Amino acid sequence: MLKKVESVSCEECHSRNNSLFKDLSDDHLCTISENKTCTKYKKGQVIFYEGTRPLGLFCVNEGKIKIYKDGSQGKEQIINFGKPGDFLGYRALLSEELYAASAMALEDAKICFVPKADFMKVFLEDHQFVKKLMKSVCHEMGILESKIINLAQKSVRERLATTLLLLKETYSMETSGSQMIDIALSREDLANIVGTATETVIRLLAEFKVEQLIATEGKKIIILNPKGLAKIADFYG
Amino acid sequence: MLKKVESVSCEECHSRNNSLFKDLSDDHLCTISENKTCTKYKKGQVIFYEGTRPLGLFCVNEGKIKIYKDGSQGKEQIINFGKPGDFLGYRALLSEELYAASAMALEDAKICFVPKADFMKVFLEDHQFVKKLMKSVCHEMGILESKIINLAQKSVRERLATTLLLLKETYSMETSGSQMIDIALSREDLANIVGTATETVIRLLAEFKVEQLIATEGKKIIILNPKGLAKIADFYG
DNA sequence: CGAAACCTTGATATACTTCAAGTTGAGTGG
DNA sequence: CCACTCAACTTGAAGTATATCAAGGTTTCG
Repeated sequence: MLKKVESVSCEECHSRNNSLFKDLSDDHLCTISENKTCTKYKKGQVIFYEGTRPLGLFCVNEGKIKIYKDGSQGKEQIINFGKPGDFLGYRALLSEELYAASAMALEDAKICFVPKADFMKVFLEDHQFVKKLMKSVCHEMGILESKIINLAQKSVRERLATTLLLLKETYSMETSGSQMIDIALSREDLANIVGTATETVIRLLAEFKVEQLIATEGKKIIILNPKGLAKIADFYG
Repeated sequence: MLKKVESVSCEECHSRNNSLFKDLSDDHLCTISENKTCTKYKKGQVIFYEGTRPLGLFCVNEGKIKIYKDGSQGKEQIINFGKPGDFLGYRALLSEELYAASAMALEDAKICFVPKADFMKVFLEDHQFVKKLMKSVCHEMGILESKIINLAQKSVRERLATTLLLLKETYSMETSGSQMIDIALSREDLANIVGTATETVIRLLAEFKVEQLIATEGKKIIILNPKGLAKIADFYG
């Protein structure tokens, strides 16, 4: 099922500049590079499952990933996205717990796997790396806290607007002036980010279209009026 | 306004066993202990404000603290609670950002303040401490993720039940067999945890009373039937 | 080309919010 | 210590955003 591919070396990895491995010493980089494996995932393939034990760190080389949890009624909740350069699954690795979420490729992806031992070696020896990692983790926590406020206090309409803007930030692609959200999300996925029903997402998107805030091309969404959306989203206004 | 008190030394601090400072070397403990200050806060006093710069770490010696953010319409959202032994504000300190939330004493409290420099000294020198801290932070992140699912997928009724059970875990007090939630929370506070209107909390609590799940004594809530509440909360069922 | 998954629209139901008014309780100053 | 005041709590009634159920249309993919 999984297709191992010839490892891209970390030294040559173009995604490394966006990654926490950016400023690693040659020595440590070599440790990682020599011991990691590199795997191709097809769209829809799961990279790791909630409830299983983490054996190492995943590092996205190519592709777009969703991180999600299964809620009580079998309805999934999308918590986060991964893009090239991002670490996946480090949280469970460092808290020494089971994965609290699953990760799935939203499109064909290439992902490197660094065994726990090698990652921990760097963790123990490179103090700058730990500091950066800690900084990043704490920053992530702040983002999660904002998500909590959004969910607790905003209407679905507001949350959908917020989500569209956030997706634009992460996955935007210039299209003759306006910004297309370049990610293969089903309406159901969108609903699972916002925390609502699929039908509601569809209805609200239709409203946004009438209001000239967005346009759609098939499943792809184009942001026409970000300021208008921001007003609806009520960004900390 | 703030009342500095003679510092409790960390060496003698009874809350330290619940804290991340538990296994610090004598040397480092001494550094912290000598440089920290200790302050008394009255009920309702703010310990730090959202949007300000963190200058050090707060460590709760006595009392109960709420951590909250102000949402867009002036409605606050309670994100977390602090109890003796807990660190406050380390997230912003480590991510080198402004405080993303405020902290307020829910009852009279005694809180120590460790200047950033001394905390960072320990952070840089004690590898075991960093590992424990990282573990703790990553664990906290998992909790936040669960909160996101709860907010996104559960009804207010389910969330209230969940919240009551979580509060029981954190602040329970045995009262002739049943468990009282021993914390001075207004109905509005409760609403600001659950993410709903005050009136809704009141109505749902009334329902829970009829269903013999809880009892109230003034503002205090007594959990009569935790299993019944868990069934409503639908803990990952 | 056919089946399955996904998208869309409509009708109905309801959990929750909001507004309004009355009651209780807690804290303060005389 | 009592009375006064303001905040917190409570109940009711009306409105609404969103969920749910149902059915038809469209894309995707083997």
